[in-house]
Amino acid sequence: MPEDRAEESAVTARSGSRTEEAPDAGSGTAGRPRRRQARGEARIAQLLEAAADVFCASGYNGASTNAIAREAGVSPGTLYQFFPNKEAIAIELGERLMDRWRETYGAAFVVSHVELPLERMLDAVLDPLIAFNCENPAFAVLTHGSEIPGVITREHDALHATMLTRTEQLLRTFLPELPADRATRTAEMSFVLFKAGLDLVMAHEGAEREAYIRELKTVMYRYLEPLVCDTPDGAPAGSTDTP
Amino acid sequence: MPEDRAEESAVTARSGSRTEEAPDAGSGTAGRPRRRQARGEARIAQLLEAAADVFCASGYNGASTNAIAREAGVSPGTLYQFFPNKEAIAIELGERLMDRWRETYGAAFVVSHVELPLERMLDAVLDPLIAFNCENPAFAVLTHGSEIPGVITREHDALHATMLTRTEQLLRTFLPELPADRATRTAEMSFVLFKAGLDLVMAHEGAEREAYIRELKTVMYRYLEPLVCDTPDGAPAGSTDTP
Amino acid sequence: MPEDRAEESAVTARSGSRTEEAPDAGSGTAGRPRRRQARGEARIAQLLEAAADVFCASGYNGASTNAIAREAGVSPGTLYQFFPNKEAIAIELGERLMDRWRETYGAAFVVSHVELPLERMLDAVLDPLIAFNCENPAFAVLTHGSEIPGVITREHDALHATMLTRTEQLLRTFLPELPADRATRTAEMSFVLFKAGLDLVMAHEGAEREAYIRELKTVMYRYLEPLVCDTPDGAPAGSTDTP
Amino acid sequence: MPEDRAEESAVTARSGSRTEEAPDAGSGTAGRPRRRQARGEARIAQLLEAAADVFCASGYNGASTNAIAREAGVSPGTLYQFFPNKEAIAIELGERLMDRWRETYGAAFVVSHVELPLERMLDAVLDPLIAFNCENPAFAVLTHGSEIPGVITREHDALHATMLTRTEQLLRTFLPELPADRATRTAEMSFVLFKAGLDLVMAHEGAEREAYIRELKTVMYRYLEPLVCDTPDGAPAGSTDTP
DNA sequence: GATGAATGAGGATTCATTCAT
DNA sequence: TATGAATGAATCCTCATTCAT
Repeated sequence: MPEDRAEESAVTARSGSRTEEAPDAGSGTAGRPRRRQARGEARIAQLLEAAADVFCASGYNGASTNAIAREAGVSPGTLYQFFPNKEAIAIELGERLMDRWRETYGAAFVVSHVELPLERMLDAVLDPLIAFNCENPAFAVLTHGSEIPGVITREHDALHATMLTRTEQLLRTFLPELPADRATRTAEMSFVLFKAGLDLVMAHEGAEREAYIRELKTVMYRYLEPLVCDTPDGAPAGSTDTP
Repeated sequence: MPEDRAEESAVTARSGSRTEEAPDAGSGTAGRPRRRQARGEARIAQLLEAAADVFCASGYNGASTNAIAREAGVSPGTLYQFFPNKEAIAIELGERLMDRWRETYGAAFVVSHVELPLERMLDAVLDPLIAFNCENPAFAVLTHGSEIPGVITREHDALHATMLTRTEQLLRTFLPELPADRATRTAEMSFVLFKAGLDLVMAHEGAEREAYIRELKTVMYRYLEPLVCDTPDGAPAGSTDTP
Repeated sequence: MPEDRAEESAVTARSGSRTEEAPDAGSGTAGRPRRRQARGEARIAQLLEAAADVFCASGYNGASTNAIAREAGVSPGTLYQFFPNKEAIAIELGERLMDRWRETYGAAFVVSHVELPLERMLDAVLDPLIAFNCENPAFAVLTHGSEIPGVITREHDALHATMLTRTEQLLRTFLPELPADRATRTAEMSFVLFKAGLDLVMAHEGAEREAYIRELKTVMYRYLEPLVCDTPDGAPAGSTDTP
Repeated sequence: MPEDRAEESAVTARSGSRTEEAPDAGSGTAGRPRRRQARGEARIAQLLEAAADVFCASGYNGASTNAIAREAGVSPGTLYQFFPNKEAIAIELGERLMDRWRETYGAAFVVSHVELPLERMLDAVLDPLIAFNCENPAFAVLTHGSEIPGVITREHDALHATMLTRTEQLLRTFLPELPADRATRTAEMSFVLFKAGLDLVMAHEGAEREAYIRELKTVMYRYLEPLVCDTPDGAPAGSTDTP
């Protein structure tokens, strides 16, 4: 039910706004508020889209709220009717991207995939994740940025943790003998490898991009294959893991 | 002779400052100028150290020159006696880090290493690079930052290109049969893998850090081993590279 | 006795300096203080010369004390050993110029001149005044400047008043029938005419300058001639002065 | 239609502001934009008036933008909504004053005046020019100032040249036998005489001012009369011009 | 709800002035 | 005395945020 989500977000977006409490839009009436919210939701989407563009183009600090408002075709005042401050825009944008990322991620990590051979599994898992990132370049900006205020980072860290946990669980499901800390590290490393490769992928276009995608998959394949195969012969791993 | 370098840098740091030219104080005399230069150089080092800290904590835009001066324990005016503007601080800091990085990198990529088995070679190459990055966290900030003024980025790009070229040459020396574009991609991918793993490494301390370092080496090993060994059996690579 | 003047000036220059009283340089000893003062006087002259140049080039506000010190070949600290602040430099420079102007002016307005025919008298009077201004362009800067702090202006106003009074006295000596206010106005107008013409003169060089000097004298001549001649036939003057 | 001019100026004032282009708000609609423009124009006028006051009181360099904003009763940010920088304020103020000066000047130098006797012509020409300057003391500041940024000076120089040319043409029309360089010098000298006298006029009030105005006219009359009359008997001119 | 002018604290930078050497 | 590095208040300007319309 996307509308619920939307309303939730609207509330989130306004949380902490102004100094007064929200009038709470008479919960008795049914028609009007809904329409208002709908309109508001459109505005919010419009603003967040603009914010994504401007964040990509100028980074978080470089993006001025006025520039975002202008990009969205509204006045700065309007922007502040939906977001209490600049940070909230980044947070909400981050959350929405993370929500969509969660969905993408959830769809990619379905159980049916684990039955595929690793190479195919990587295709099945990574392709949608790569596609998502290519379509949402702001995700990387909000996710990497060293300059982004703590809250966003923390929000992202939470999602990151969730994703890590899930990846870790998957790993441990299929490799029960893997020690806990090793699973954590492997999951985490897989993530950063993926992100790093992604940057390279996103920096190129067309056929080159395809080549980098294959290269990224090669990296992941070679990293994970020894774990998945019966013969864990990864040499350094062997030397360091079996003291 | 690192001292010469340092003084040269001091000059660099001041170049462009104010609108007048420096009288250049008769370089024939030894005592006085040296002491002055020494003091100046100490200030510059102190300011750059402070800048590194503040850049790490707040990013380039988030770092105010006043904050840098405060961190260095001097007044804002003093900062501007050594750097004409904020950008120059980042540039000088970047150049110094890149110089040291170049040295580290040069020392790490010595020919004698290629005779080692891959695992040992990775130790020999990666350990100093990792150590450098752990000791100079600002390097990553200045090197990654999307918000950093063009000059630094261009400087860094040049270094990056140099490093890539060298890595590529190494790859092609020992794997002459590797196609040119494949070598480029491999070198590039190795770099981003390394950087990505580095972030993970640097995010941890002590024993954990060691574990992540091992994990990073595992990644690199598994990525590069199939290329180096006689039996290039990396499955996805095989399937995509040999049509 | 220029040395007395100099010492007086040196004192003036320091007057108001720092927060303490001057040590008053043991008046018992004779040799040393004199030498010190002499050295100091040289420094002061050097600094004032530099200040004149910089004021001419950049105006009062545009002239930085550091620039003046640099132009004088000394350090900013040295400058402040002789002048308590920037304004004092302008004041002292102004006073010295005014002193010399007073001399020039005094020499130009000698009684013997009044026996000359007006045209010759104008040559005798204006030529040295013009020469002085051409040789001391800073005089105009300090004398005109709308941006110059009140004190200097007030100092200058005092001199201006003195000069006016003298001019007025001259006028009234030889034109006793001239009403007091008319004499004042005439003196004042003569001054501003002179200054205005001077600007024009100083804006040109060589032969052109000579032509403008003649033009200026023409202005003055035509302005003053009707007063001096027996037949005050200047039409507007006639209509306004003889109701 | 002065209102058009004003709106044009408002655009000029905003041109170059910020880094983005103005959307230019469909000029077809009449109501809304007009009101907005009107408000903006009022602000600009208010700011320029404040700027005129502060420039008069402190000169260009001495006038801080915060002081101008305070004088105008607005915040510094508001000032920068209408002018991209301090210089632009001076430029716009200068342009507006020059525009009005041009009008005043154009109205004063009408052909019909040349038929008047010189004395009456001087009244007809000088009175409006004097009135303008008394009402717009900032004109003199912006016009004289040695410290004012190049653009304004250049603008003013252009106007000055135009005015000189016109004056010169007038002179040569009615005194065709006057040599070209003489006409130039006479025009130029007339100007500086006028300005100089103006300063004196503006330094006084009421009846005194009237007296100084008469004195200024006397100066001009006596300077120009010999040229205009059949009998060019100005003695020094005669002696220097007719060798 | 929407607008956009207004706000004002904050940031980069300058420069008159001081003080340890 | 001379030096020149250091100071820090003041300046120009920006931009996140508010509010009257």
